[in-house]
Amino acid sequence: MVSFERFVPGDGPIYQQIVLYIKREISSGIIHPDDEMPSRRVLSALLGVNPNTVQKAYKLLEDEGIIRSHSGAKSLIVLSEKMREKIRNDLLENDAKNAVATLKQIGVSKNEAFELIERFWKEED
Amino acid sequence: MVSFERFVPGDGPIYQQIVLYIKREISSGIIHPDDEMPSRRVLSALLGVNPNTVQKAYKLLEDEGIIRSHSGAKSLIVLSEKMREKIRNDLLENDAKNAVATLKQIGVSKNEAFELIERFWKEED
DNA sequence: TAAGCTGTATTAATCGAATAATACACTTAG
DNA sequence: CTAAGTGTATTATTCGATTAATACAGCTTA
Repeated sequence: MVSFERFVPGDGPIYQQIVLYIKREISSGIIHPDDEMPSRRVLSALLGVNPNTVQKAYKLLEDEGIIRSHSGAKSLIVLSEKMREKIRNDLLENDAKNAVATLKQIGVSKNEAFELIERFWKEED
Repeated sequence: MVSFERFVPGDGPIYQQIVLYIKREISSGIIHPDDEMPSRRVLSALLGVNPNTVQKAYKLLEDEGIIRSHSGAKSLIVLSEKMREKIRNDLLENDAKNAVATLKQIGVSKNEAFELIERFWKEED
């Protein structure tokens, strides 16, 4: 069962955050093919949002071929290794590029950036 | 005159993006005390948004003591070195912590994070 | 001085995100 | 089998962000 323990509400529409969360968990290998998604109703209760908002996220995931839904049954993760690699590369491209651009605009040098990473990389690898 | 050349539209409300942009340019020392802000109307035309949206951003900046407005005259940046340092530290805390958390969730190791920074830090220091 | 720009304010309308309340057909487990 | 849970769909409403259209008084400069 796909867990939302690591989900932290951030900026932007909730349905997009859900999609991003799933992609990141897939990228890190925590979510695997054939894993069960929580039902729309259960997840909406867990996150404290409306079922329609969750449905919107699941619809997007299905359109991208990341989950498969059968009316009446739970939705499942369907994922080839190729798709997983593509998702990971896309996320790295977006997020890393974004982080670098932001740090540079703040006026951080490359060395200072390395120090910041060190400083905030507290926990395990 | 404060320039918006480096402004790139991103996520979230536009008025918040404007506030963040100004703070980052202040942090990097590109914007100085007594610099003139573009007028609400000029900036709204430049960004292609409504004057009210810009006004909302300027109001927030004024509430934070970052700019000062006099009816009829251009708004000016007012900033002590202490405020600048605080703004910089706040931005670093938020953005660097954020970037690290995101990279970790994607399943990036610390070493891989360093490689990514190297790779995307193309331009000058 | 006079025109043009400036900050400020007000009111109405639009638009997307999110909520709310149902309904129905399908599946799965007891 | 049957009840409970599930995916899906529909309609109405709320809310914040944004647009739109003005208006007015203060500064600034030619």
